[in-house]
Amino acid sequence: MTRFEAPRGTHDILPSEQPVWQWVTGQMEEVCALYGYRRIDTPGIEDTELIIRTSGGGSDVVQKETYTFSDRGGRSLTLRPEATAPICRAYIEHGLHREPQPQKLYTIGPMWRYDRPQKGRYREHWQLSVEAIGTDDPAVDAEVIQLYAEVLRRLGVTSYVLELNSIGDRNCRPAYLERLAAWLDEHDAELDDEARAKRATTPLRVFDVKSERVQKALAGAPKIGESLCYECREHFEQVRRFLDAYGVKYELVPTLVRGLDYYTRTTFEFKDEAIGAKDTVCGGGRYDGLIEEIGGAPTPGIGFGAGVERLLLSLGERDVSGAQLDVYFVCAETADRTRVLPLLAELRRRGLRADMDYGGRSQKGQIGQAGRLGAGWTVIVDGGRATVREPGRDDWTAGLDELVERISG
RNA sequence: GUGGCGGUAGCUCAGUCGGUAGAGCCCCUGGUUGUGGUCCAGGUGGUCGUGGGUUCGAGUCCCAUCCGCCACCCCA
Repeated sequence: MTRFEAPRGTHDILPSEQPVWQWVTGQMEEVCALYGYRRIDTPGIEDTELIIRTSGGGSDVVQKETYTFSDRGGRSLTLRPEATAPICRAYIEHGLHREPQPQKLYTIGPMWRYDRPQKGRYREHWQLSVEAIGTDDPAVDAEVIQLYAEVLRRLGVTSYVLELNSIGDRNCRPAYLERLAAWLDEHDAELDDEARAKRATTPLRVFDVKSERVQKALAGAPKIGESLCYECREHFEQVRRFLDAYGVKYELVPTLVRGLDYYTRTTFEFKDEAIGAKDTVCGGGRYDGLIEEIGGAPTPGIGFGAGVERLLLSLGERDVSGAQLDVYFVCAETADRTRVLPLLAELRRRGLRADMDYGGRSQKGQIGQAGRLGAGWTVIVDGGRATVREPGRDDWTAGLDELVERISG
């Protein structure tokens, strides 16, 4: 019989990992709440068409990374690769545009992408997704970015850089893409195969090629930043002014382009090089055409996805585990457990974490177990009385009937 | 999807030239000890990732496959 393993690229979150996990997601939730973002949870599966329409049929995500299948009713469904499109779908479906705008929403949950796994890249991973829908106020761009910087600050992560760019909108980007295409035609001889391949699929990404020779040539190419329309340029300047006001440090990266088609104007990534090649801990941007694209009224929005596993890598080893137990009962072989069980229940009722041995251990073994669990009180029961040990204090004894009061009172 | 490296106990690893499997930690038991710490002794636990091949004999050599890691592509 072959042993079963978690499917490739997926992982269990073990009890020993839960304290850090809960600390991290708890901080995320707390910050979101403080900033006025409300939690929304959407299904893991979505209509395949929604994902294609929003991420873009030509994007890598849709081309090779989706888990897509037909259900028994013949519907084509896709495991969500990200949460922005599902949240926008819910925004439209449930008429959230009739509630006060902007709608500030967040979710935390698993996402799926059929990628080749490596450190920091999983087929199932958890993301915090934060979305502000219904305004294009640049102050919200700054808020969303500063929100994540605040999460990092709380968790003590300082080894990151924030990259920032604006990639224009439907008014100025098409014109820019034409100018870029014309320039690339003119300078085709100076490009290499990699650059030509990118040019064909994602023209904005030609600036990512590694060849120094090509990079040198590209220095003369038109950049999106110089081609922004007045409104986009103005918007971007405001975003930067507000970030400065928040005291958020960033680097302008004119070639920062994101992988999904729906992005407009502001794009940004938080990166931590120390965690490996997969160094983007958080990535996002504005998506002013997305809601309209999937059947809603023209509605602007901005948001980001932040990977929980990558953030954990960035955190490194950190011990946030405390004692998991308050009271542990050690029963001598002669002890009557029918007298102990009600005490356990009463202590638990009073909010104390109480437990006893179920492993058939010897008395010595049970005392050892109490130590391993970090019990604050170790109650050694023998007959109608008990000896109680507390670290750093002298032992004391009590009758079983007064025990609960002595401990919880 | 492409290329490279690796998989031996729950964990970290050793295993020589191919000769029938080891250590430490963890866990369990007993002893020592004026607290649950220390120390001592013993014990549980492995189809050597899986399947095939070569061989008298494979953890070791060969092939395939699965999983992990690294880089690419791309991304959180």
